[in-house]
Amino acid sequence: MDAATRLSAPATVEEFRDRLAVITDTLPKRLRQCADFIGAHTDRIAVSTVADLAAGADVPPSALMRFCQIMGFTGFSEMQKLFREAYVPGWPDYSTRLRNLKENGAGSPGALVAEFVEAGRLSLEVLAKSLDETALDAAVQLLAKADTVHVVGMRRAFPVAFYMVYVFEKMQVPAMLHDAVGKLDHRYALRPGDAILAITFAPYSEETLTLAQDARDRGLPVVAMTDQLTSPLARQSDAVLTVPEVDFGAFRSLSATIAMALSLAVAVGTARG
Amino acid sequence: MDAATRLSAPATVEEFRDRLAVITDTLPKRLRQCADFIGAHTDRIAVSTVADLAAGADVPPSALMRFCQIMGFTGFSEMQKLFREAYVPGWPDYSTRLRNLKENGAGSPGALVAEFVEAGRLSLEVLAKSLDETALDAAVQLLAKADTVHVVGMRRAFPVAFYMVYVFEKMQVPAMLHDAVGKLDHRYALRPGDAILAITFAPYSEETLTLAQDARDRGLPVVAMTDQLTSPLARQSDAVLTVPEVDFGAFRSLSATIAMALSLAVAVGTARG
DNA sequence: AGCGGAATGGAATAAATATTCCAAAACCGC
DNA sequence: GCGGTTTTGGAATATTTATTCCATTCCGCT
Repeated sequence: MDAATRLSAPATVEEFRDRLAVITDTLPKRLRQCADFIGAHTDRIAVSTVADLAAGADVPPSALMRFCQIMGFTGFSEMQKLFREAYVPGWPDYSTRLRNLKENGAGSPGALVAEFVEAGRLSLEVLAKSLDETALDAAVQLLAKADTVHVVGMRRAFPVAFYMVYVFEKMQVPAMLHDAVGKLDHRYALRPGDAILAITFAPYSEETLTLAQDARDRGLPVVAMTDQLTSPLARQSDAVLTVPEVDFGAFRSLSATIAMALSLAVAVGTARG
Repeated sequence: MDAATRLSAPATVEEFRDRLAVITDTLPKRLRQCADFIGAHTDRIAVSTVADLAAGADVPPSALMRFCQIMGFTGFSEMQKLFREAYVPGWPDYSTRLRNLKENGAGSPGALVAEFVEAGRLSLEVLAKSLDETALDAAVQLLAKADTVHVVGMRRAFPVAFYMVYVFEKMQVPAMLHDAVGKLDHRYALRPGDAILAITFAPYSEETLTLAQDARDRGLPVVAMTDQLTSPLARQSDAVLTVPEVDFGAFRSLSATIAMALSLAVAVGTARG
């Protein structure tokens, strides 16, 4: 391989594909095999070893090494890095960044906006990538056939809960917001045929968990919107929607959460006709 | 760990999660950290090294090793194998994924998510470009030197108003939410030295405009968060923050609005020390 | 057929990563 | 506070994995 070919490593998966398409024709036999196999199994690069891929392409490992270099990388590891990072971008040192932000006041308000914008964009992107459509469909089903939808969310989750009820209202879906005004729980408002949508993130709020448990005990379907599949809420729910939000203490951007919530509400509203 | 615990390694990701949920509560500190981090980043296991994950969970590598064994695996490699095999081929990049989601047909929940994600990202992008830093600085100034910050927002703006008060609370800024519960307006709660933050979008809600007007009449500073410089609210305010929100259908994603709100709240909280 | 340059395979080496082990620290029940 | 037990961190080791190098093979050209 000449110097010109080696100069630039693809910086994105897109670029990688382009480059691959361009050079494939010019390669000799073994390297062509590499190119073909890699092209057909791009997704496996992130989780495989040189030996695995070489075996798959039916070439010796050294051939695959050469292939990586021809693609512009210094070696296999560098190529793999591209795919591992593309998988979910930018997760490292986000918490660090935001700790600084919190401590130093992050300079100007304008800089703050930039940070929050970035956090929001990232959250949305990850949501799009990691959305579990099956769970979402299930959630829509459950809520669409309920008589009344009960929505509960406290503290950080409250804006989301409220907004969902607002949208339900607009779409003429019978919905009740459990807001604990005056410390009343409205547990007896849960009637047979109803369903409950519970929203909570770590640290999980007691009231929300209790209400969800209560509903479950009575055999009502529970849909959870939470941060992890292992959250205490998830265990007692019939459908679990996880929302990946870039999170720093009290400051969650809520972008992804609201996108998910709106979609759910609109889908339910539509399904009810 | 006793032999019983070690006997069975989870054979599927499902089993893994169940096991994780069950044992999490029984673990000591460091191992708990592992469990939490792993729970929140299960998707990273397939593409990370022991060192990476350990760093993420903020524990030494050996702790993570122990965690793997407690989960029933012989070591990290075996655990990773599970996730590498379960690795869903092809998480295409963001734009491809969006396209896929939409292909499920307009109106499908997945397609809705795609739309709202796009609307949100677009809004954030526009916000970043069009931010009026002068107005933002002015707003921060006004609110930072107020005794109590009164926040008002109804309907769609209410989630934002609530969230701001929540953050103010966290940052120990005296703030009052005007939520009109029981149709009470708390206009007499506005005291000399206070400031008001009013949030409203077209169609502008009467109560919000009235309260802002009221505050202005008494000479209190009014900060507005609204959709256009020409909104009725803008005319009676001392600082106007416009938020460009891209709507999808009748519903706004609120991404940009919340980014702006958070920034404002944090900036004010910081400025107050 | 014979020459020269490119391509190849495999063995040797380097680097990284996982795993174990043990002394020190923290914790717990008394 | 004290002895026993559990938990922890880190250094030492084992293992896997990437990378290089070079002798050999292949291929096109005259």
